[in-house]
Amino acid sequence: MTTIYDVAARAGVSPATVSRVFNGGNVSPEKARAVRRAAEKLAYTPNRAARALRRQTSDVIALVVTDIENPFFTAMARGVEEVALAAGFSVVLCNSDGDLAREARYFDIAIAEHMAGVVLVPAEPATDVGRLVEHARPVVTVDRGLPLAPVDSVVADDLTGGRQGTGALYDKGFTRVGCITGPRGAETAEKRSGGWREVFAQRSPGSDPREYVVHADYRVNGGRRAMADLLALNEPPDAVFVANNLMAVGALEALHQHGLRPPGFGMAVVGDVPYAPLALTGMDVVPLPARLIGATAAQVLLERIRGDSQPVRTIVLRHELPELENGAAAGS
Amino acid sequence: MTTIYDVAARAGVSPATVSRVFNGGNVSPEKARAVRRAAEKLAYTPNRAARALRRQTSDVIALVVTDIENPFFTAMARGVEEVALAAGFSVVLCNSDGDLAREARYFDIAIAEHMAGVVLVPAEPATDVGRLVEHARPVVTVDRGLPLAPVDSVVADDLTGGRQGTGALYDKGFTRVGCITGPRGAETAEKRSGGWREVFAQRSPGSDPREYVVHADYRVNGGRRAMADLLALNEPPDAVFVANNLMAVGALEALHQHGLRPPGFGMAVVGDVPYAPLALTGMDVVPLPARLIGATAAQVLLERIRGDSQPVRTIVLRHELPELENGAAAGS
DNA sequence: TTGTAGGCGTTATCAC
DNA sequence: GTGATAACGCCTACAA
Repeated sequence: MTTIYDVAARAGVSPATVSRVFNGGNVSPEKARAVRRAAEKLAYTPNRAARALRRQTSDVIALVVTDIENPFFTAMARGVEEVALAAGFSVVLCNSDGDLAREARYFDIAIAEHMAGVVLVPAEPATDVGRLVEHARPVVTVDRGLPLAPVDSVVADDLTGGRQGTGALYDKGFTRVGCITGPRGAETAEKRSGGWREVFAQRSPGSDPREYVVHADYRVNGGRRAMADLLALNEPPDAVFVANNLMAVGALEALHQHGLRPPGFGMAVVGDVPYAPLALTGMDVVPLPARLIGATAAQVLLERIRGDSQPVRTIVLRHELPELENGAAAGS
Repeated sequence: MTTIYDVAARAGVSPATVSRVFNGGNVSPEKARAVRRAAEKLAYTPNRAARALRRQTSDVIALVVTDIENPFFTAMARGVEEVALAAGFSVVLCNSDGDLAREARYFDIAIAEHMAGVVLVPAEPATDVGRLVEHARPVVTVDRGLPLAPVDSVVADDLTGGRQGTGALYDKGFTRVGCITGPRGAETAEKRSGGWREVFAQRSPGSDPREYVVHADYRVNGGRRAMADLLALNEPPDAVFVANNLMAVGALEALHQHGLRPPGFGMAVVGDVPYAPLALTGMDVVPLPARLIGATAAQVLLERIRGDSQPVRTIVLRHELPELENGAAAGS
């Protein structure tokens, strides 16, 4: 391990001078050059553990997601990266897998490694960011909020998304649009199905919404089972609104088994299903601005890291893709 | 920030004793209990920066991939996680995006944060792990090797995969199987197309292989263009072997535009195309054992971290899914 | 502009 | 078994 002392010795200066060269202090050009040359020769890398210990903060931010295999979250990660890297921060991705214990463990790491902040997809509404907050680590949640915690969040306009997706199907002439949504209590699931319910009540007034909505787990298999359930109804729907990308894949499979497929059987889904363009033929997609959500969250986080102390806010992004600049904000 | 001193004071012992409680030293049961209670009450988390500084190592391992949005790599990440978490390590995912500079930056972080080791998908054959090696950080490459570097690697049997995929198409009765492979010089691309070439030469003896293989960039758009090129030949192929999942998606799109699709037009692909089950109808998949590759790499890395100093080795995994235990090893 | 020195929170080496 | 104490490598007053 070559240290600041080695560099100092080789450059004929004091360790303090070396430190100043790397942190922008006042150093004469000649000495600065000598230091840089020495550092180069010795392949010196500042020891971040020491630096973090001393400075009580690092330039790494953590992105904690609930499912690293969900393309929505990886797309979001790209957005976070773009902004963070441009600002000189590095991003590390942590997979909580929706598990509170694993999530908490990553929080501990973030604290103990003095990470600068956390962009978080909460594993559950019960997610506890108290430790993070106590340690003054900025947190921004994405995709869903944490209403009880004093942290910013960036979410999509899920209610409108639900309305749009459902409305599009009715507008195409389908007469009874079912709904496959996420777990009870999950914010995005409630909002998206809420949008569906409004439209359903209006367009299928004779039917009971409770019969035509089924909750699943936001995963492929859940979507398959849910679709099968809908098809087994006495009066099955002729179209379905699906609240996330993975469940849509499962639903397609289930339809397929019954010899059905879009566009004959209507389907609208919230969020892109990447890498499945053909499967999407005939499907309506309410695009989730995944990258934008990530980028916006990173921007907010960076502001907080830099000391911004505005009141906590929730930023709601439209499903249409606006320019990064307009990120419309709604009070919370 | 609550420190070991705070805990010590509250428990009425010395800081050294507190440290011993957390690191398995000899401490009397009563004092140990007192320490634990105090730590609990104070919500004490060991400061990892300090610990890493002192111990010169941490229990975090980095997984550096070239494309965080490629499901193959995220599936691999799951394998790495499973093994690492079970051994008490945490995993952070870093996205090099195939860029040498970004990759190098993450190496620096790994070194400077004293991470225990790195599982790496090399951005290029030119990837330089010298710094990592100098600093005695174990490295295991996955998916592709780094022949010039003294590091272990875990790869799939790509040559066989190429043969299998291609052979399956001929066996189905197709008569001229084209090939869409990855960038020139990329190990997996060369091997997979090498397997194709063998079979092609044998089964389509009249045709020039050079006409029927096209190199692309392992991405969706590249696959689309490549497929279009193949279809534009004077004597276009009636089937295609595609060297990775993303390009297969692009190829499907291109076929679609020409009114073609599997199984009418033959297609075999190396690696699953998750979330696209319907699009796969009629495709042959040579499954890449993504998770297993990750898990095996993590195991090897852990051994190295624990001081194993066996000669460097390359582990080649079959495309069939063997039990984790048999991870067949081939000398390197 | 430059150098000296103290401390960030831990762990490990000593004595006791 | 337990407690001082000296590093680990860096940054930043403070002095010069």
